[in-house]
Amino acid sequence: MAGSSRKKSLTSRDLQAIERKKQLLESARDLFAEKGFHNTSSKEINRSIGMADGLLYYYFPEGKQQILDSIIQEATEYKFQLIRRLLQDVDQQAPIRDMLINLFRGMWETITSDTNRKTLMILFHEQPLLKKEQTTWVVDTFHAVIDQIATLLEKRVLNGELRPLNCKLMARQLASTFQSHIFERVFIMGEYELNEDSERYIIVNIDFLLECWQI
Amino acid sequence: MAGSSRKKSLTSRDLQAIERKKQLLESARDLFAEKGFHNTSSKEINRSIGMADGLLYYYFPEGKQQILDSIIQEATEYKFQLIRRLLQDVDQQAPIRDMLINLFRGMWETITSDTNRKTLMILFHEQPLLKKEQTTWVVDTFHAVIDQIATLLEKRVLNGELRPLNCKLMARQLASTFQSHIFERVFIMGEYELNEDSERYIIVNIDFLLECWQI
DNA sequence: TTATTCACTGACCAATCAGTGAATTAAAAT
DNA sequence: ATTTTAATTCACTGATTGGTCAGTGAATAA
Repeated sequence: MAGSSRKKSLTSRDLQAIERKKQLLESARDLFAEKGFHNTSSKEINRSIGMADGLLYYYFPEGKQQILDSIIQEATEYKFQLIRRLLQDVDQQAPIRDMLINLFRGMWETITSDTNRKTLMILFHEQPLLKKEQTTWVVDTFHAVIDQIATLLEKRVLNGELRPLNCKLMARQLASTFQSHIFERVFIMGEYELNEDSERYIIVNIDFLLECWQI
Repeated sequence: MAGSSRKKSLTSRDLQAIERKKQLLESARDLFAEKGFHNTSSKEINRSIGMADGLLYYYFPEGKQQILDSIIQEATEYKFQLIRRLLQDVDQQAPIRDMLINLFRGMWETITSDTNRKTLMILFHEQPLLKKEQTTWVVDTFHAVIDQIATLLEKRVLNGELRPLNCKLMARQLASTFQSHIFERVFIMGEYELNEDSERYIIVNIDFLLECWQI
């Protein structure tokens, strides 16, 4: 499609086309997340970016389903980058309590960020329309995060800050606590802001876990 | 509705009508859970129980949405009964490890039982179509279970079997561990059987938590 | 026996939707 | 300047949907 390979190319039209495709995907994600896949007509997606009825089928010949697949596809491609960014923000020198609180603040913000939250919403709600590979990467990513947390905790065990318990299981406890809460808040109750309740929940539970693990 | 009040009544026609309505609800639940609400036409529901096109509107004049609401309604009515049954099966005399393992086996079986699992599937997937009251009871029920577990644990603290930690938070850890796992397994991966993996997961995590809490 | 009720039928309707394709416009290549 | 190519439009189609309704015949009541 785009860049005709030869020379540098990328004419103004190429750029416009890339932009259009991006617009379509973004607008479709908004609409799917808000109203659901089946409640969003293909014409509605076109009109939401001020384009005529048929345009969607020019960029996505297989129609709405292809757009849905593309939205998921895009998310899977960024999953590792997502973990990396999340964990490079962790200050490993900080006291363990602060480190964990900040880690989970970062996770909350990552998950509830506009794009990610909407994609996850779509993924949950339209699961019956998706293939297994399109959903399981979420679980895989979550487990990758757990592994990363485990390595962070290992250092604290060697430090003497934590009892010599199984770090993988500690990490899983932390992550489950968080996952369970965000699942309730965001995906059942529909509250996206990191409000005082959630802030308190995270702190209370981290303190409790540390009470169990320290000495 | 049925029973025309006077005398005992309940003719064979009444019984048939009750049975039909039940069939419709059950079949709709199967179809909604499998293919999603919008992907199931009202005619398909009728045909799935071998009835003609118009029947659904005889029993549910407001159509598909009314069926969806009825399915959720039915589930909310049974929620307390569900907790009660779950917790009366707990053997409070057993060693704490066995008690917890059996408690979670029971929870798994309750949640993954055909009817409950399908209802929860529908509830997750069709959340955008539901009112807030129709979804939040799940969270409330879950928190009620946590409270019940907390009282079980309190006895074990008084026993001296567990360290004098915050029982509510202990219960929440247990429940989150379980919730997180069942959410991944059942609602993302689509595995309903309590297989060896899950059995091991539960045991490993209970042992780990007890290791943190005992002495 | 007769009248009435009621679960059930299936053809039908209006509306909507995904998807098409010929026509148009504008940019790019020649 | 002319041709070629890509992007965009919009009127249209065929299929499907949710929903209606006049009618049927067996079960029930009189």
